[in-house]
Amino acid sequence: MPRKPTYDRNETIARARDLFWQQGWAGTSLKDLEAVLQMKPGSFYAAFGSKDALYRLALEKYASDGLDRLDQLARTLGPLESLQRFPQMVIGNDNAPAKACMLSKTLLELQAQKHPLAHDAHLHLLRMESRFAELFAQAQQCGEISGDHDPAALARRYQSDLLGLRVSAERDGIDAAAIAAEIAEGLTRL
Amino acid sequence: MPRKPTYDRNETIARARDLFWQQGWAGTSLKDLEAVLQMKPGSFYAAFGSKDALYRLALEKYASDGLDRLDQLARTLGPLESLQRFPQMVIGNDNAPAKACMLSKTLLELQAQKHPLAHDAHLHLLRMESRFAELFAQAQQCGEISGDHDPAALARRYQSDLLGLRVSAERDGIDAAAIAAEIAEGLTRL
DNA sequence: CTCTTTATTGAGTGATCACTCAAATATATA
DNA sequence: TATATATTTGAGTGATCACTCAATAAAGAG
Repeated sequence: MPRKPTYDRNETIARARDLFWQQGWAGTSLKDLEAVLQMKPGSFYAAFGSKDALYRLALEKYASDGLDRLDQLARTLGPLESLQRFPQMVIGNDNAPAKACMLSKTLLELQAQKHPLAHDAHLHLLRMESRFAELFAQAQQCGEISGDHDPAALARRYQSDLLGLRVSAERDGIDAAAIAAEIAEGLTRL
Repeated sequence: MPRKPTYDRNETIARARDLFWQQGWAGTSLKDLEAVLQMKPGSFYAAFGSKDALYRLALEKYASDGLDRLDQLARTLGPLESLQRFPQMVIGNDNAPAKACMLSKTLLELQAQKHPLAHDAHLHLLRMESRFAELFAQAQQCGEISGDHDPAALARRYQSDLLGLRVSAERDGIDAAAIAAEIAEGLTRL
């Protein structure tokens, strides 16, 4: 009996994610979204409720895609090699709308105004960090790295390095691949 | 013969810097600036010309203050110890309006729209990186670290780590001091 | 004092912001 | 086909955006 939507919700969220990722929260207007999503304001608000709500969905997709890529790596490579390859992979995707991490961009833009989306980003980062810690623990169990360090501390440092790498990669003329290689190389010394 | 301004220009730019640093470019409205700077729109535009122009001045003050703090450190400590202390110092200032670097916040927010201020931030980062490279070169000459690595590469990596540290420090519940200690400790292994 | 020059004031500019809603349109069932 | 239900449309909402400008105030020179 009802009329069906003319758009694919998942694809629409993905396009919104790319736009938000590239332009940020304040940098993306409803006009921008209407153009990219091919939706008029009424449809947009019927489908998503608000700009905030769509951004939250976009963040979730971004974060779960990131976890998926890491897990996919871990399925074919060992834990250590996964952690070594991940930095290169993350800055190597030329189709991505930005080099910097969407979670860190969100955090830096919205943390000062205590916007709920900044907290969302923080939680997604924590989830990612936990996954890193699991891989470090596995690498220790495999004997790939020594058990001298706390996996949680290794993950904290690894994620910090990754965030720095991705900020650096956003700059023109910075050899981010070299930094990524150094991060990977540093893991062999554990 | 002319009337004198009632405000101190340098102090005004410092207050604008703090506001922009905390809230970002789009997150800071002219209303916000009028309140913090105690200036009506007319005075503001007579004094600075535009929001962009004031932001540029704020960026310059931010960057030169950063360089000054590093140089002051280098004057009392050796080059290696300066590089080791700098990360702790940079996240330890509780009076600062934000933990994250204003240059990286500017870059991440405005790079996508090719805003001239993003390029300004990039240049300031390059200047800082050069100073790091000088200190690494000095540390090599002093024999504090080995001459195995290119000072420019060391500086690039060091700055990337610093940027990551400062993004991490912006998050609640992250032990940034521990990361800073690890960065410092890593320099002893060179 | 007067005159000249600059600073300050603050209401007001058009543009854009996120968002609303009544009307029109499309679809599946009865 | 007729009806019920959901989607799409797009002009329009008040609020806020960066910014302007004519009027007013202040301070030194004569």
